[in-house]
Amino acid sequence: MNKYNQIYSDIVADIDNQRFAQGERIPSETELMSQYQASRGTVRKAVDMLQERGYVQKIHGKGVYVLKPGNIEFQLSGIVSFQEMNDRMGRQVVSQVAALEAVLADAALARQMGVAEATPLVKIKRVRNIDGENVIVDINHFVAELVPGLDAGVAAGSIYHYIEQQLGLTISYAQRIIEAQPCNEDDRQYLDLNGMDHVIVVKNLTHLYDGRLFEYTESRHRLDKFYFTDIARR
Amino acid sequence: MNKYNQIYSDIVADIDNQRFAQGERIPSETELMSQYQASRGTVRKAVDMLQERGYVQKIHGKGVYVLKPGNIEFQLSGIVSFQEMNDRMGRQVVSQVAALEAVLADAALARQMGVAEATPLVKIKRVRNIDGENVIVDINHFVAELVPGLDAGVAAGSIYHYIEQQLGLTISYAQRIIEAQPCNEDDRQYLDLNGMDHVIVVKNLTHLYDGRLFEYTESRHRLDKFYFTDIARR
DNA sequence: CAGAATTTGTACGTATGTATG
DNA sequence: TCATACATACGTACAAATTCT
Repeated sequence: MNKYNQIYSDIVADIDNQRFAQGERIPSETELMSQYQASRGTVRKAVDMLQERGYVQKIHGKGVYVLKPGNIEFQLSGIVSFQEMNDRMGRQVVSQVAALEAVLADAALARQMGVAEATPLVKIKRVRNIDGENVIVDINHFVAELVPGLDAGVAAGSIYHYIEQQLGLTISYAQRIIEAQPCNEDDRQYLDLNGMDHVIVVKNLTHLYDGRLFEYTESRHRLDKFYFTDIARR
Repeated sequence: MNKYNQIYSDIVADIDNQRFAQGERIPSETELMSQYQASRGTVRKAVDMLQERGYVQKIHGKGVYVLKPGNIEFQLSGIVSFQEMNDRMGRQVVSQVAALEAVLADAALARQMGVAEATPLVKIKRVRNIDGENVIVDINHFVAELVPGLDAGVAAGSIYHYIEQQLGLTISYAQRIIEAQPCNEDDRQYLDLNGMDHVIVVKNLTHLYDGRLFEYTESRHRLDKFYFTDIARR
């Protein structure tokens, strides 16, 4: 591992385990330099990462202060797969593959994804059951060319894990859109709506490290089960 | 202005004006160094900022590529005030101050804000009218001690502008929570709900540069007028 | 209040490693 | 194989904000 990543993850662990408590200062740059036998630039890079990800707040002339650690764990900043999120939150979750088919991008989808019409896609619908209720429908559209061997067996587990570990692709960024929509047929068919007539839709355009678009996903959440948090910086 | 900020904002302008088009490479680090007579570290800092904010994607060994510029303008990453956002989007917007009063934090509010019970607050309700319909209610709770002179006149304009320019405070980060809630009395009173029975609530805990909590805000959006986008990185 | 010490911010420079074409 | 371009890591100097003496 990198030196700055080592420093970063050590401090994250210290914060999560409350060895550095909320409101406390972490060691100064000088101290970290000698602890890790690292240069100032390397230490600063690690601390900058901590600040970007909401762990700390740097104050000129004073030091680096730990923010609330509790929030971090429930945070969705960064790209986190459904499985990773629920592992962290420890909920009773069952995913069921409702459909898996090869399709060609129609006009609307091609526009939204920024690919040519009739591009071969793998379309997967999965229903997420949390604590006994069907509350999320995920509809993935993968660019077929980029995900060979994506079958029902893989879809039943973590697709992201398959893509990164098995195929060796690097996922780098996603544009994310959150909005509300009236329920459609899929929602009524798959979700326990309890009379609610809207869902919250999270759209994800996920890209590989080299910039190629790799999937378009819609996550359709029942209103009362949707929760999103992050940290914004000015 | 800083050197790296200068480089950063020059390139942002070039991207926004399509002088660097989507998918194109921006000048390499070496070229930027000679253009700006800057060191490698300075140039890299500017480009890192571009990537953090979703303008570009760096690829090892190839170059730095411009992502879709159009999305950036409608982006809510970072802390953006209502007024700033609508200035950028060019919508017909009217804000009306529905209430402004001094209150003391009750138990629920004190817990949510992490302040002592009975802390003096300034509570402001504002209704946002977009294209002729009342679609958002903003309910701000400012820590009274930190915002002297915050009256109806100020509230009618941009409160953020007042706080940063007049009071000289630096806003640095906010924890943001997005969820859906059933409509409450405020929603029914102030919004044109058209029969919708839920709203999307954006909660903001905004902090100053020195880490002090400074306001808690609830923005209650009519479902069909809510839209949020950002870029997530893994 | 002045000055020293500490701490983060900006900027420069160099060397070497790794990925791409 | 070689050139180009980004990644990591080292080092230095001075500026600016805060705190301590």
